[in-house]
Amino acid sequence: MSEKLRILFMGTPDFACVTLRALCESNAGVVGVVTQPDKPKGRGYTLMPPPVKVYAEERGLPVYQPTTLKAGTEDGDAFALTLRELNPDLIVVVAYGKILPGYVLDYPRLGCVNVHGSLLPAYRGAAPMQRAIIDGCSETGITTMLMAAGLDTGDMLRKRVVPIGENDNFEDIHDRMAEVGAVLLLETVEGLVAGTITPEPQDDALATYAAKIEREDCALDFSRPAGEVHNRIRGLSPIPLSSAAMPGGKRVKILASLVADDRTPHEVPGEILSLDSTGEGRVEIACAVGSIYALRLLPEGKGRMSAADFIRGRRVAVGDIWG
RNA sequence: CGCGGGGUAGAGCAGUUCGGUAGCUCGUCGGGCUCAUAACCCGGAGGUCGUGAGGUUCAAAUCCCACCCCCGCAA
Repeated sequence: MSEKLRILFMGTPDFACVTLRALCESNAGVVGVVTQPDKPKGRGYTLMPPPVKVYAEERGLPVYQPTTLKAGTEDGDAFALTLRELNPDLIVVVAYGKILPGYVLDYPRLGCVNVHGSLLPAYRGAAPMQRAIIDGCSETGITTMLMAAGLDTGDMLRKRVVPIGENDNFEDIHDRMAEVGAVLLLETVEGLVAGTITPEPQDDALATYAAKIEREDCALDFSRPAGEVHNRIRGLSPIPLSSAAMPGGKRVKILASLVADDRTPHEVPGEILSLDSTGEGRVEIACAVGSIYALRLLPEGKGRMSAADFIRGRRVAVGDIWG
């Protein structure tokens, strides 16, 4: 990579961390890291630093955590000053979590490059990977782009396809995409510096949006075809996980599933059709069309367990109705 | 001091309300039946009931106190 390029990195979760690491290990000139402020997380609301901050500190990089970037605010103006001091040639943004105001977008000589988890212009927005899996796509990918004012509307720089297997879950795709994203970003920066990339505008007419995952997205609806139920389960696993209500009102989350049958119609969606406690076990749940096997579950208030253990604990009987 | 569930045999659980023989579904080991089996039958091993030489009691998994650890929700 180039000699003295000054790069400012902006990102927050593990996904971003992978790219930051690649950048650092390529000896690029990362002059600073901007990430979200520490937030109270988990039981007891312990203040937790974002993964990117943890890594940046290990690396000895200066870390900035403004609460807002908006001009006119205390933090925003302080950041504007910081930006001038750091004087980056390029800003790399990966899952940062805040909108970048115009003065930031316009600052770097080479622009702001974003790593996005979809093949743009499809799945613009917050949860492209989860939505692609939930929609049953057989492939998705990473796009690097030159950031513009709109939501993921910038000109595209590089793209790489990542296949989605029938039973891949969010974690599988997330990890694979994070690696691809890191590699693609490095290539993008290299090309940008060398001037060998021609930015390609997105066709807005083809744009689709991947809305943030909300609570309602996590409720399983067995009155859908088995394939759709399965896609939702894996698209939301292992975080935040989809769930169903059991008789008695308690909920179960389903971590992993398989499509058992995809054509037989069922009168009572959500009915438990069969239980098998041999091996890892499986719980067969009727969908409107077809059925699925739940393989790993998480009862409310308990830990994650195999279907076999779930059955041994007498938590379910054939004929129960989930929903 | 965000809300809540839990710690009992290798696993998942019941038993705690109202103290009184340590139980269930599996796994495991041995034997049997069978052409055969993840099926069935018989038998065995395996538990400091999270910790505290705590408290109450004739007696504590169960009631009281303190502490440790795990998990779900919410963010």
